[in-house]
Amino acid sequence: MNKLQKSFYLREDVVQIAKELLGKYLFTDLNNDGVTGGIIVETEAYAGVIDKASHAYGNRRTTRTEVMYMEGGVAYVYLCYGIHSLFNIVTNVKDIPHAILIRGIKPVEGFEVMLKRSAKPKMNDKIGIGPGNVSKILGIHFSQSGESLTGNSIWLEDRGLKILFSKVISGPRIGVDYAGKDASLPYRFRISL
DNA sequence: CGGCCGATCCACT
DNA sequence: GTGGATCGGCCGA
Repeated sequence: MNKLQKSFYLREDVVQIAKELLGKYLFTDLNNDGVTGGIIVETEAYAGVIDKASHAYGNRRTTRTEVMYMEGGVAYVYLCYGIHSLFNIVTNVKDIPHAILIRGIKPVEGFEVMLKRSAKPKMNDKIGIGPGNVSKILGIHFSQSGESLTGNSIWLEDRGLKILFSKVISGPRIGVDYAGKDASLPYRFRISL
Protein backbone atom coordinates (compact mmCIF):
# COMPACT_ATOMS: atom_id res chain seq x y z
CA MET A 1 0.00 0.00 0.00
CA ASN A 2 1.30 3.40 -0.97
CA LYS A 3 -0.54 5.77 1.33
CA LEU A 4 -0.09 9.48 0.69
CA GLN A 5 2.01 10.90 3.49
CA LYS A 6 1.86 14.18 5.35
CA SER A 7 4.42 15.78 3.03
CA PHE A 8 2.01 15.46 0.09
CA TYR A 9 -0.48 17.73 1.83
CA LEU A 10 1.94 20.29 3.20
CA ARG A 11 2.91 21.84 -0.14
CA GLU A 12 1.80 25.36 -0.90
CA ASP A 13 0.24 25.12 -4.37
CA VAL A 14 -3.30 24.02 -3.62
CA VAL A 15 -4.33 24.18 -7.29
CA GLN A 16 -1.50 21.86 -8.25
CA ILE A 17 -2.44 19.43 -5.48
CA ALA A 18 -6.07 19.51 -6.63
CA LYS A 19 -4.90 18.39 -10.07
CA GLU A 20 -2.64 15.69 -8.65
CA LEU A 21 -5.49 14.25 -6.60
CA LEU A 22 -7.22 13.13 -9.78
CA GLY A 23 -6.56 9.42 -10.18
CA LYS A 24 -5.62 8.96 -6.52
CA TYR A 25 -7.62 6.50 -4.43
CA LEU A 26 -9.72 7.68 -1.50
CA PHE A 27 -10.62 5.10 1.14
CA THR A 28 -12.52 4.98 4.40
CA ASP A 29 -12.83 2.30 7.04
CA LEU A 30 -15.57 3.52 9.34
CA ASN A 31 -18.22 2.07 11.65
CA ASN A 32 -16.87 -1.46 11.24
CA ASP A 33 -18.30 -1.51 7.73
CA GLY A 34 -15.01 -2.51 6.15
CA VAL A 35 -12.95 -0.63 3.57
CA THR A 36 -14.83 1.43 1.00
CA GLY A 37 -13.45 3.80 -1.59
CA GLY A 38 -12.79 4.81 -5.13
CA ILE A 39 -10.77 6.82 -7.61
CA ILE A 40 -10.99 10.60 -7.31
CA VAL A 41 -12.38 11.97 -10.57
CA GLU A 42 -13.33 15.53 -9.68
CA THR A 43 -11.87 18.18 -7.35
CA GLU A 44 -12.08 21.89 -6.62
CA ALA A 45 -9.36 24.03 -5.03
CA TYR A 46 -10.13 26.67 -2.42
CA ALA A 47 -7.17 28.98 -2.07
CA GLY A 48 -7.52 30.36 1.43
CA VAL A 49 -7.77 33.91 2.69
CA ILE A 50 -7.56 35.62 -0.72
CA ASP A 51 -10.24 33.41 -2.31
CA LYS A 52 -13.72 34.83 -1.94
CA ALA A 53 -15.26 31.43 -2.54
CA SER A 54 -13.51 29.98 0.49
CA HIS A 55 -15.07 29.84 3.93
CA ALA A 56 -11.73 31.16 5.17
CA TYR A 57 -11.81 34.28 2.97
CA GLY A 58 -10.45 37.32 4.78
CA ASN A 59 -8.88 35.09 7.44
CA ARG A 60 -12.27 34.34 8.92
CA ARG A 61 -11.94 32.05 11.89
CA THR A 62 -14.89 30.28 13.48
CA THR A 63 -15.34 26.98 15.22
CA ARG A 64 -16.22 25.45 11.87
CA THR A 65 -13.47 26.97 9.73
CA GLU A 66 -10.77 26.49 12.35
CA VAL A 67 -10.15 23.02 10.92
CA MET A 68 -8.90 24.58 7.68
CA TYR A 69 -6.19 26.37 9.64
CA MET A 70 -4.79 23.07 10.90
CA GLU A 71 -1.68 21.55 9.36
CA GLY A 72 -2.41 19.91 6.00
CA GLY A 73 -3.46 16.28 5.86
CA VAL A 74 -6.74 16.44 7.74
CA ALA A 75 -10.38 16.35 6.60
CA TYR A 76 -12.57 19.44 6.63
CA VAL A 77 -16.18 18.28 6.53
CA TYR A 78 -19.15 20.58 6.86
CA LEU A 79 -22.87 20.50 6.38
CA CYS A 80 -24.38 22.09 3.30
CA TYR A 81 -28.07 22.85 2.77
CA GLY A 82 -28.82 21.13 6.04
CA ILE A 83 -28.51 17.73 4.40
CA HIS A 84 -25.17 17.06 2.77
CA SER A 85 -21.80 16.55 4.41
CA LEU A 86 -19.16 17.84 2.02
CA PHE A 87 -15.67 16.35 2.28
CA ASN A 88 -12.59 18.53 1.80
CA ILE A 89 -8.88 17.85 2.12
CA VAL A 90 -6.91 20.47 4.06
CA THR A 91 -3.52 21.39 2.61
CA ASN A 92 -0.55 23.66 3.34
CA VAL A 93 1.06 24.38 6.70
CA LYS A 94 -0.62 25.38 9.93
CA ASP A 95 -2.48 28.73 9.75
CA ILE A 96 -2.72 28.69 5.93
CA PRO A 97 -6.35 27.61 5.35
CA HIS A 98 -6.21 25.89 1.97
CA ALA A 99 -8.69 23.12 1.12
CA ILE A 100 -9.75 20.91 -1.78
CA LEU A 101 -13.35 19.79 -2.21
CA ILE A 102 -13.72 16.24 -3.50
CA ARG A 103 -16.64 16.36 -5.92
CA GLY A 104 -16.64 12.85 -7.34
CA ILE A 105 -15.18 9.34 -7.07
CA LYS A 106 -15.43 6.20 -9.15
CA PRO A 107 -16.19 3.28 -6.80
CA VAL A 108 -13.60 0.49 -6.62
CA GLU A 109 -13.88 -1.19 -3.24
CA GLY A 110 -16.73 -2.07 -0.88
CA PHE A 111 -19.48 -1.89 -3.51
CA GLU A 112 -22.12 -3.53 -1.32
CA VAL A 113 -21.59 -1.17 1.60
CA MET A 114 -21.44 1.93 -0.61
CA LEU A 115 -24.59 0.94 -2.45
CA LYS A 116 -26.38 0.45 0.84
CA ARG A 117 -25.21 3.87 2.11
CA SER A 118 -26.28 5.53 -1.11
CA ALA A 119 -29.83 4.18 -0.78
CA LYS A 120 -29.85 3.73 -4.53
CA PRO A 121 -31.56 0.69 -6.08
CA LYS A 122 -28.62 -0.47 -8.15
CA MET A 123 -24.92 -0.04 -8.58
CA ASN A 124 -23.41 2.18 -11.23
CA ASP A 125 -20.46 4.53 -11.63
CA LYS A 126 -22.62 7.52 -10.87
CA ILE A 127 -23.30 6.86 -7.20
CA GLY A 128 -20.04 8.63 -6.33
CA ILE A 129 -20.63 11.70 -8.48
CA GLY A 130 -21.46 14.90 -6.61
CA PRO A 131 -19.79 16.14 -3.41
CA GLY A 132 -22.75 15.19 -1.22
CA ASN A 133 -22.72 11.67 -2.63
CA VAL A 134 -19.00 11.22 -2.05
CA SER A 135 -19.41 11.65 1.70
CA LYS A 136 -22.60 9.66 1.70
CA ILE A 137 -21.26 6.49 0.11
CA LEU A 138 -17.99 6.68 2.03
CA GLY A 139 -19.85 7.08 5.33
CA ILE A 140 -18.22 10.43 6.12
CA HIS A 141 -20.16 12.70 8.48
CA PHE A 142 -19.46 16.30 9.37
CA SER A 143 -18.65 15.18 12.91
CA GLN A 144 -15.46 13.74 11.37
CA SER A 145 -14.15 17.19 10.51
CA GLY A 146 -10.54 17.43 11.63
CA GLU A 147 -9.92 13.70 11.21
CA SER A 148 -6.37 12.84 10.11
CA LEU A 149 -5.91 11.60 6.54
CA THR A 150 -2.80 9.65 7.44
CA GLY A 151 -4.54 7.38 9.96
CA ASN A 152 -6.65 4.27 9.52
CA SER A 153 -10.14 5.79 9.18
CA ILE A 154 -9.83 8.00 6.10
CA TRP A 155 -6.81 7.97 3.83
CA LEU A 156 -5.56 8.34 0.25
CA GLU A 157 -3.38 6.04 -1.81
CA ASP A 158 -1.38 6.34 -4.98
CA ARG A 159 -1.83 3.07 -6.83
CA GLY A 160 0.19 4.18 -9.81
CA LEU A 161 -2.74 5.18 -11.98
CA LYS A 162 -1.43 7.66 -14.53
CA ILE A 163 -3.60 10.58 -15.57
CA LEU A 164 -2.97 12.26 -18.89
CA PHE A 165 -3.06 15.98 -18.36
CA SER A 166 -4.57 16.29 -21.80
CA LYS A 167 -7.60 14.42 -20.46
CA VAL A 168 -8.06 16.72 -17.48
CA ILE A 169 -10.92 19.15 -17.94
CA SER A 170 -10.67 22.39 -15.96
CA GLY A 171 -13.30 25.06 -15.47
CA PRO A 172 -14.95 27.40 -12.99
CA ARG A 173 -16.16 26.05 -9.68
CA ILE A 174 -19.75 25.17 -8.97
CA GLY A 175 -22.14 27.17 -6.85
CA VAL A 176 -19.79 30.03 -6.05
CA ASP A 177 -21.40 32.86 -8.03
CA TYR A 178 -21.28 35.03 -4.94
CA ALA A 179 -17.46 35.08 -5.12
CA GLY A 180 -17.16 37.91 -7.63
CA LYS A 181 -14.28 37.53 -10.04
CA ASP A 182 -12.92 34.61 -8.05
CA ALA A 183 -15.98 32.67 -9.23
CA SER A 184 -14.49 32.44 -12.70
CA LEU A 185 -11.12 31.04 -11.64
CA PRO A 186 -10.49 27.64 -13.30
CA TYR A 187 -10.10 25.79 -10.00
CA ARG A 188 -12.27 22.81 -10.87
CA PHE A 189 -10.66 19.70 -12.33
CA ARG A 190 -12.16 16.45 -13.55
CA ILE A 191 -11.42 13.42 -15.64
CA SER A 192 -13.60 10.78 -17.22
CA LEU A 193 -12.47 7.23 -16.68
C1' DC B 1 -31.46 35.07 20.58
C1' DG B 2 -33.65 34.71 15.97
C1' DG B 3 -33.57 34.73 11.10
C1' DC B 4 -31.41 33.67 7.08
C1' DC B 5 -29.12 30.81 3.80
C1' DG B 6 -25.71 27.60 1.69
C1' DA B 7 -19.16 24.67 -2.20
C1' DT B 8 -26.53 20.01 -3.11
C1' DC B 9 -29.50 16.23 -4.59
C1' DC B 10 -33.54 14.14 -6.23
C1' DA B 11 -38.18 13.47 -7.76
C1' DC B 12 -41.27 15.19 -10.58
C1' DT B 13 -43.04 17.51 -14.93
C1' DG C 1 -35.94 22.53 -15.95
C1' DT C 2 -37.50 23.32 -11.45
C1' DG C 3 -38.50 23.46 -6.63
C1' DG C 4 -38.60 21.24 -2.08
C1' DA C 5 -36.09 19.01 1.62
C1' DT C 6 -33.80 20.34 5.96
C1' DC C 7 -30.44 22.23 9.78
C1' DG C 8 -26.04 24.02 11.72
C1' DG C 9 -23.51 28.07 11.70
C1' DC C 10 -22.98 32.85 11.02
C1' DC C 11 -24.26 37.54 11.78
C1' DG C 12 -26.71 41.38 13.43
C1' DA C 13 -29.46 43.12 17.22
